[in-house]
Amino acid sequence: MANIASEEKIARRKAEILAASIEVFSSQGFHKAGIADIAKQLNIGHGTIYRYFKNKRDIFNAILADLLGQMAEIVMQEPPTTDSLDEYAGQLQRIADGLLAIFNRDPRLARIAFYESLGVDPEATESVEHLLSVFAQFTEQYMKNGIEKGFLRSTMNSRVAANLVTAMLVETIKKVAAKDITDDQEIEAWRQEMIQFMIGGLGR
Amino acid sequence: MANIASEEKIARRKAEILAASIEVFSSQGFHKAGIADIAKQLNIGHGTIYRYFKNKRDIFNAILADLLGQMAEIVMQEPPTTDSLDEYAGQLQRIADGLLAIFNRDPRLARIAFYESLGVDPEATESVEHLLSVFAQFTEQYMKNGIEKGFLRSTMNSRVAANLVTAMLVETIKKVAAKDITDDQEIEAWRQEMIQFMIGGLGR
Amino acid sequence: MANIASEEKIARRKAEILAASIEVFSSQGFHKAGIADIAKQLNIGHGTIYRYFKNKRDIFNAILADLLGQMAEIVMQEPPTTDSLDEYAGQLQRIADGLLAIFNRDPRLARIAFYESLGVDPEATESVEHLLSVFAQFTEQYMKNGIEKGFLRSTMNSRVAANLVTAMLVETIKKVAAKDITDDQEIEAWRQEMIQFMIGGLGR
Amino acid sequence: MANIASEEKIARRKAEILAASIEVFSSQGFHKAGIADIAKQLNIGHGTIYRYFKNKRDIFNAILADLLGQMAEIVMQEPPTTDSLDEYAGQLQRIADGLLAIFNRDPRLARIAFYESLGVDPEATESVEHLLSVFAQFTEQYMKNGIEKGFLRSTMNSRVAANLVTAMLVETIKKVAAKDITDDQEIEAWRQEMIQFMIGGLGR
DNA sequence: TATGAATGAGCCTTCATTCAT
DNA sequence: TATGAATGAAGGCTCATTCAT
Repeated sequence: MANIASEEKIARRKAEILAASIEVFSSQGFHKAGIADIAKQLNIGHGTIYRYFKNKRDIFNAILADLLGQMAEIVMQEPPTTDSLDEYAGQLQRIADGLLAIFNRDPRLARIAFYESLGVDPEATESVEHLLSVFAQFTEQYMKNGIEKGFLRSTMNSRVAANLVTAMLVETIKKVAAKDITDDQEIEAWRQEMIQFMIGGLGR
Repeated sequence: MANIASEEKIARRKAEILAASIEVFSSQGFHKAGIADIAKQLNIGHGTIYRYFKNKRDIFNAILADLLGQMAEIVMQEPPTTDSLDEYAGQLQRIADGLLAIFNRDPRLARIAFYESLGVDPEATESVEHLLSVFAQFTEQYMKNGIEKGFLRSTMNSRVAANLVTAMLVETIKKVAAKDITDDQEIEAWRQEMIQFMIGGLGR
Repeated sequence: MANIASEEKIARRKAEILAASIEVFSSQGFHKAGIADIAKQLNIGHGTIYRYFKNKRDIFNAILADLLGQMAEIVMQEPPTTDSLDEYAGQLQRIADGLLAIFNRDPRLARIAFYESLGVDPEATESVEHLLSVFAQFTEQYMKNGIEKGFLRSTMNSRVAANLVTAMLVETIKKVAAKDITDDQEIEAWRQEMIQFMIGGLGR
Repeated sequence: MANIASEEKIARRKAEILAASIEVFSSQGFHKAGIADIAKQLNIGHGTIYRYFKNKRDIFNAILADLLGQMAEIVMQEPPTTDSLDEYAGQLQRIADGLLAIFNRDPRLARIAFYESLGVDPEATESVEHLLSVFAQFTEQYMKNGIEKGFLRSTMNSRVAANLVTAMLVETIKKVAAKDITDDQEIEAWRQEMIQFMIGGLGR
């Protein structure tokens, strides 16, 4: 019982540190950010942080892993077995909405996942790339399903297309999370155009 | 006269340092790379580097500026005044080919522009983002021209679409520059699918 | 009454902590050893240790004091009033046996007294040196007694000789406590040679 | 040529750092001593020290290695082939004098070799123990030679005796290097008694 | 112009010790 | 009495940058 309470407390502390770290890492960048900055934000001694995380990198990894986990969950929810272009568009919409919601809730995470993670460490970069590649593999299944059922272009190179779709989605996330888009109408414009573009391209 | 010769010499030295820096930054990453590593590669004293560049960041900026300049030139060559979808597709193709050629010649530049630059410094990130935004603005002109002349989808949000096209292009560059694609056939697949996707989307 | 019981309990706890500390200090060395390591070995909170000892050094001092006390007792038992070389040799033998018994029982104590104590602190070094000097002073009394009674060499500088005897004894203890001598026969060889050497030197 | 000058300069700097380190390590102890303390003594930046030594331990090791090398040289000079007790005594005397000279020149080295080295690191301890064991092995050869030639006691366990002689020598060094003996007469007393004791023991 | 020795800001990390519970 | 969460002094080490030669 005491153990459960303690574990909860530890989890809460860890979460606090992660929250402060998200702020510090996203605003200062991983390298410029100091453990002391994180501690100062929480009004705790900097030694305390080392009771919860092995080192600075460990904190960053935890943030990243948590975020990537959330993103993965969104994608995994959608089975790659739609039966029409409309259905597929709806599915794309749901995935986009799910991911956008994460970064809309906390735009600083986009900075961490798509910018900072690239300067920390080959391993961190790899984590992100890996998730995107998994996402692309999922998407490829959607494509293959669509081609088979006849509602997607048969000339498509599904693997390449899947990567392009992923890139568009990431771009949308980055733009939505950027400070220059706080307008809901603007977000809506991105959402819609992305889907339309994916489905029908630029042509008339 | 002596001045010209001297200036040439300086320019050559600068170029040598930049070349070595591309190697070092792309293989070790900006933060892990040391000025000494660059100097060692050139067999010069590391103090010498500071006679040609103000500091480490300055070297990185120079690499980036040069690269971004090359990229800009490719884009600027194409006037946003095509008259048909085919013509536009051809233009897209040429731009893509031009950019791909740069990174095909030296794939390490992709690492620097699209990975390292994001972890160095807000300013470096900004440089890249700025070029891409300029690129997107150009692209937007193409779109507007196409919509006006009736060969592009009129429901399009040209600004958003331009950004998405940019993202796809960058993704293609990253993939082509990645070591996992050395196959020319594979490159061709990316080039073609990107254009097809842009023009006609995924739908049948 | 409760007080007595309590005191006993305290003493027992202290003893437990000392026992664990002997293990930790002798195996890891004073500086590398952490208070937490000692606590872990006892399955108690590391804060608890500070209820019984003022600090890390205090623990070490207690171990040392206890050990040095035991050693002193052995020596004190022998009156410096033997009447012949044989008697004196026997006395030396008893002292050596007494001391060797202590370290044979727990060889880790040799590590603590003759190795670790020297790297901890000037004060700790001083404690050991002090005991050895007391021991030497005792020995000097034996010598003077022997010279007076005519069974020890009259040319002897008794103070210096006493120190040399002490050094030989300590060396024997160190070797016996070292892991490389587990053989009883080997221990016997040291004991005998030390006494023979002391009495008659190396000469024929 | 420039290289030679440079190497010399480097060697001088290294020597300066070692000299300062001997002072700092012997007075404060290895663990309490800080790199900054050494740098302060030399009025140089502490970063400079790292241009000449890999780390703090490396400095200590260099001091120790140098000292142990000097000691080894003294011993190696004496061939284990004396022909009489007197000759052997003379040889012992020379070795003792040689070693004592080292520590008389700089008594702080005794602190480092016989005290500090034991608290730094198992490896450092090992270095010293190793030299002493080599010394003892040499001594054993002297003993065996003496026994064979009949001028040393045939009942002797030469290995054990060699270790005891080593211990006496080290004890003499420690005492001579200790501050309490600055008196030359006192040093002489130790030298003589050690030899007499070794040769003839305590007995009359 | 080239060099590389010197510098010291800066930062991560450890761990003995304290103290509220 | 026992605990272990919190603390922060302390220090080793790196490396971009400077500058005397």
